[in-house]
Amino acid sequence: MTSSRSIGGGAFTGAAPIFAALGDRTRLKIVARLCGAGPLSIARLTEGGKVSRQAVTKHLQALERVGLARSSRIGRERLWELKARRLAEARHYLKEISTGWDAAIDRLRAHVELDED
Amino acid sequence: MTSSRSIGGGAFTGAAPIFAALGDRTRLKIVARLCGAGPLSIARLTEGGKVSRQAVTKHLQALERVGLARSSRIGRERLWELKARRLAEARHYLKEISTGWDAAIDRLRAHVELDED
DNA sequence: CTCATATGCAACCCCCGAGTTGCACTTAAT
DNA sequence: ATTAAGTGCAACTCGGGGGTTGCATATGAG
Repeated sequence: MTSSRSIGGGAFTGAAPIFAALGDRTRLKIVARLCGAGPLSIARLTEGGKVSRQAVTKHLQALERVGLARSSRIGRERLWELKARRLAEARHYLKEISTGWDAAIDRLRAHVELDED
Repeated sequence: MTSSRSIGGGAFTGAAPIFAALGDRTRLKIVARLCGAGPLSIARLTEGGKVSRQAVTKHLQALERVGLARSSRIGRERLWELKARRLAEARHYLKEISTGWDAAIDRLRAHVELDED
């Protein structure tokens, strides 16, 4: 219920943290992997990547801070998964913002007319 | 033509710089203002905000680096505007990623079933 | 010409993000 | 009981991001 048609205002800037969380290659890869597979342990997420396990852990915690991921210890390993709730929320933000951009894009295209861009 | 169904892979991480560029409140506000109005001078963009003119300039240059904005000097002022091309590209990224999330969200929801989240 | 505007440049500051390494600890496995 | 796997913690390095201030410069206004 928070916000709806707030693009032109400035209140939607709350999405900044989410963008920031996605503004890193390593993190984006992790999100992608968690998107494709079920809950994964830190060790699994570290495999393949080129950063240390600690780095991966930090990224996961970063995602947790913005509410995009959660974890739970099972035996000796900690399993991480994305949070549907927040993910849907983020998806909503993206959609809303890109919708706002549509108008801007049209306006810009009209403004430059024949010009390249 | 670059990428299309690349969510599950890892090549789409090229979107990271764009997310990073949007991962800052101040910059997000600037983008919003440029979205709503036509080309604006640095002075205009500085009005209202709480950061110095130099800060605004730096943010604009940051947006320029990722190709989201461009500028041109007119008389004694420099007018900034968003680049429709890149903006549309970013919009595409957002759409694609959020589409990829849809599947993940469904899977997550199914996985936790009755659970909260 | 003179003054106020709108910027550009450069030097600095402070803090945090990304990544690493070393060591301790807990929990399978054998 | 031993060993190996999977983490957690803490200390540290490096570099760049976000902001600021001061000064120089170009240009519209009177």
